[in-house]
Amino acid sequence: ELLPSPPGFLSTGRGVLAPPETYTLPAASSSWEPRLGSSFPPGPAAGSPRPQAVAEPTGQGPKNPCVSGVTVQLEMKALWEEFNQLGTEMIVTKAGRRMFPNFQVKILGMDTLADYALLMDFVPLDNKRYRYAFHSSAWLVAGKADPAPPGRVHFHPDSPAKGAQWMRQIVSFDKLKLTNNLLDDNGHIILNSMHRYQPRFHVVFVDPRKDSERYAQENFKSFVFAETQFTAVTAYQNHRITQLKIASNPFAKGFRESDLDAWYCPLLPAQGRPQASART
Amino acid sequence: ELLPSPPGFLSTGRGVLAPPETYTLPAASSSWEPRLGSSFPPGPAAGSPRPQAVAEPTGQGPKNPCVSGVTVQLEMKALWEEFNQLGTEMIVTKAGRRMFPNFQVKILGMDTLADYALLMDFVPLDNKRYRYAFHSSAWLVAGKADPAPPGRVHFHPDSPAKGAQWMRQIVSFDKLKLTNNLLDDNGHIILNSMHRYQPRFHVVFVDPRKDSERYAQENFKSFVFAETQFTAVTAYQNHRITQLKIASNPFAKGFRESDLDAWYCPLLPAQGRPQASART
DNA sequence: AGTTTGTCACCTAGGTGGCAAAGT
DNA sequence: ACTTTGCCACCTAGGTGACAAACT
Repeated sequence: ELLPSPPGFLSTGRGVLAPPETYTLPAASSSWEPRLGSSFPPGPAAGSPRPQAVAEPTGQGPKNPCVSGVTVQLEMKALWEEFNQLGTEMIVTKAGRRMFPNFQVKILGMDTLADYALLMDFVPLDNKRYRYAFHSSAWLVAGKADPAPPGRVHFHPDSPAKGAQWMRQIVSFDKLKLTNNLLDDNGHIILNSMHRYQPRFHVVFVDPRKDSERYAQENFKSFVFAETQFTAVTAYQNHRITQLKIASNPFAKGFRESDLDAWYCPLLPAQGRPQASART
Repeated sequence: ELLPSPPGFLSTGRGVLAPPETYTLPAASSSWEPRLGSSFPPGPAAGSPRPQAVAEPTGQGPKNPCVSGVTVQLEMKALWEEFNQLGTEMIVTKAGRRMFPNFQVKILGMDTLADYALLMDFVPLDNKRYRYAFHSSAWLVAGKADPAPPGRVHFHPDSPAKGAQWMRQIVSFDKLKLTNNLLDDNGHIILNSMHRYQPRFHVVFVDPRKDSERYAQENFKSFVFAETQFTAVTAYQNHRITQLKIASNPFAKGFRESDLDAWYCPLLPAQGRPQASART
């Protein structure tokens, strides 16, 4: 039960950490386990079920009081949803690429004085490989998934820290980078291009007890935001995604044509979205 | 004995921390306690005693084994000495200014598995206020020191961390900023302009014992590098200092005139330094 | 007269998508 | 045919000293 699943090494802004004996994780990524009723390719927006306002913890056994009351709120939720309706794509590069939108959360209900580690991992949303049909502007299934790259986990660089510290302000995973390099030694998250993924967020109570391994399962709580799922790509496929990135990411401002779209407008009428395509 | 001296609050890259009960410091800055036989204004370079290669811990009582063996090595020592021979000046601004050279150290002899906090503070080198005589290119005593600003301490943002983590690579205090704003609420170090200061570096073992306050004095070790002392200024006084900053600080590259001084040359013949001036 | 402040041009450092070229 | 790579111009973000103006 003691994190056999996230093998390889651990990714953090502070450098690579040895697998921490005190941290424990839910089983991760190696096997295919769809977490949510993900409707993909993204259907007509109006028809899709709306994601919940606050993440649902993936329910499990009894939890330590230090984590049982923890609640997590996704920041930039409207932006995430805008992307998700179009079918979010995230660039992966050899050197590692940040996510946009950034994964940011507001945390509530921690024990102020207890130590926590915060981390993320990515699970495949299905067992398929995709390709994008430009003529129909739709994603198509292109076969079974490629072999899964080494599973990794990204610790927030400030881990471990007191609950008070984590709750003081929004927690941002802006040091997290995605790569398609199977041999990456920068501790980045390795993903298969043209595959679908679901980011997961884990709150781990750092148990001071000597036999803390025993309580591994009780000491963490995981959160999944369906609206953050995405397709990993080496180049954007859906032109609408490109345009929304340019419109909303400050670093892409150089590609904006005018001041008219100088800032992301969350309630822009999103007409003419690609229709659901046939899965072969 | 439990850090009464560094009052106010604590400065760290992670934000402002409540005074940590578990950390303990040597008495700091409020009272005037010259630490070293500092020869200032800087006399003829050849005549000055050379600073030691490795910092001398400020000797004290018995130490916890976790800190007793810790050794610290100053990085960019040659550059620090070059500045020190001219009489180092550090800019202070309302918004806060980084130090250049940066205070960076290599650490040896920590317990790999123990937790440590790393921090810095600044003690007045004397009880005087200075002014710079441009005609003679010399510093002169201009009276007694102004009232000491609130003493502060800068925790390295990665604190606390395991010994292994600290020793893995050079530790850099590049988030530390100096200000002259007595009302600063960014947690920066507050200094009096036209006064002389000695940076100090402290290694604090985070004692897991419940009654760790009892062992406060045993759990830290302090290091002082005489070559890092400086005068706080709001604008550079000695034109040679300005030129050396421009020549050696990458961020000031815009002020270099040619490629000839494109990089700092540590063994440049330092002729024509300002002579020792009369203290009134 | 001496010291401080604010603004500026000019850097470093690094995050964007575009695009042509190279892989496969 | 489809996907990946490398390089680029163009941004954000922020660290420099110069300098004129303001302060005291």
